[in-house]
Amino acid sequence: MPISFHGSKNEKDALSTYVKLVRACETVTAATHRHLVDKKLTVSQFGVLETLYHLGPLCQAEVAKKNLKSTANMTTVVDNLEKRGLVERVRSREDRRYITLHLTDAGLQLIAEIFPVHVQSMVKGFSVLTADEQQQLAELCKKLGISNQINCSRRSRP
Amino acid sequence: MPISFHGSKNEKDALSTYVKLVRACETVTAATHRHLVDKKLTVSQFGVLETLYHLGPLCQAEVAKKNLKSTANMTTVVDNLEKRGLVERVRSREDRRYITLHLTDAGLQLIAEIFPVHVQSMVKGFSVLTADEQQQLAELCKKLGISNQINCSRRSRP
DNA sequence: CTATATTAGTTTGATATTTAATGATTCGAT
DNA sequence: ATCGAATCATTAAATATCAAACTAATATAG
Repeated sequence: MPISFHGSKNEKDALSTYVKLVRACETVTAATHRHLVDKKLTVSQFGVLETLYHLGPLCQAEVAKKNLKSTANMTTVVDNLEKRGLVERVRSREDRRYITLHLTDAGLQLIAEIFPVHVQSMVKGFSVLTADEQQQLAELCKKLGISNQINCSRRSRP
Repeated sequence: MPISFHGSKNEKDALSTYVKLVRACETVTAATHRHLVDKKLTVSQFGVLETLYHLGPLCQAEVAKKNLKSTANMTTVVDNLEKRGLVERVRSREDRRYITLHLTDAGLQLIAEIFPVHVQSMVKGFSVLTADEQQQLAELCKKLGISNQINCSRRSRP
């Protein structure tokens, strides 16, 4: 049983970069979302509210896509937001398969209140990096994100 | 209700960099762990097996810390690994609070089989970046990760 | 030595998350 | 017009995840 991994430089680079990527992502997420605890919101719930706040009423599948989540998951998260009266489900008239999500007054008030705090948390979270470094990081992440995208074709041809 | 966010450059940079960071992390994780499906392993279960594989028997709290998870969560993940006979819980003699986790023969065989595949997936996942770019990314992520670390003091003074 | 604090692990209760299966609805090709 | 494919949402079953409360064991202060 090896005590630590010994591979080629290539391999060690990839593994160690991945670990740092994940840790950065998790620590930044934790730090920037800590303020949500006061409002009893989860990161996912905040994501839905923010999406509706900035893009207006959308159907669940759209919101799921924007937040990189499954529609099944969206059902659960929206259930919990609806229980608290922060969003409303509205069945579409034109296409009755769709359910359009709307912020309620309470939901709008809440997200309008916390979004500025969220922005400031983000600025603070990234403040260890200069503007140039943030730009570099964004560029590198963009490349990585694109090249690892899921193969979106769902050819069901059995 | 705003249609999109208009803030200072500072604010837009932080928000957009964060989105790219999260997407990169999620797409790379999904791509590099896809091979686990064949073995019916979750990412968390793989994380535990890998930790034990490379560091040898450890107590649950140690494994939890290495994987950035809570001990409560570790209980669940280890339960599932134990059910499948991949790890064993061994109560420590010296300090009976501790439970040391050991890979079983089956667990060792499994992780030894899939770890090389995992490494190759990682190399492939990062292959869009040059060695220099990976180094830059690692450096930036390291800074971010460190500066956003949780304040570890848990002063319980009510 | 005893009272208090700390630590490891579990349990509980809640939310999140995915995959697979299902129901309802719409679309599309013939 | 109709039958089959595709799409949206939900449900079901399983795992993950955390905070908080709890148990058991150890350590430490007085």
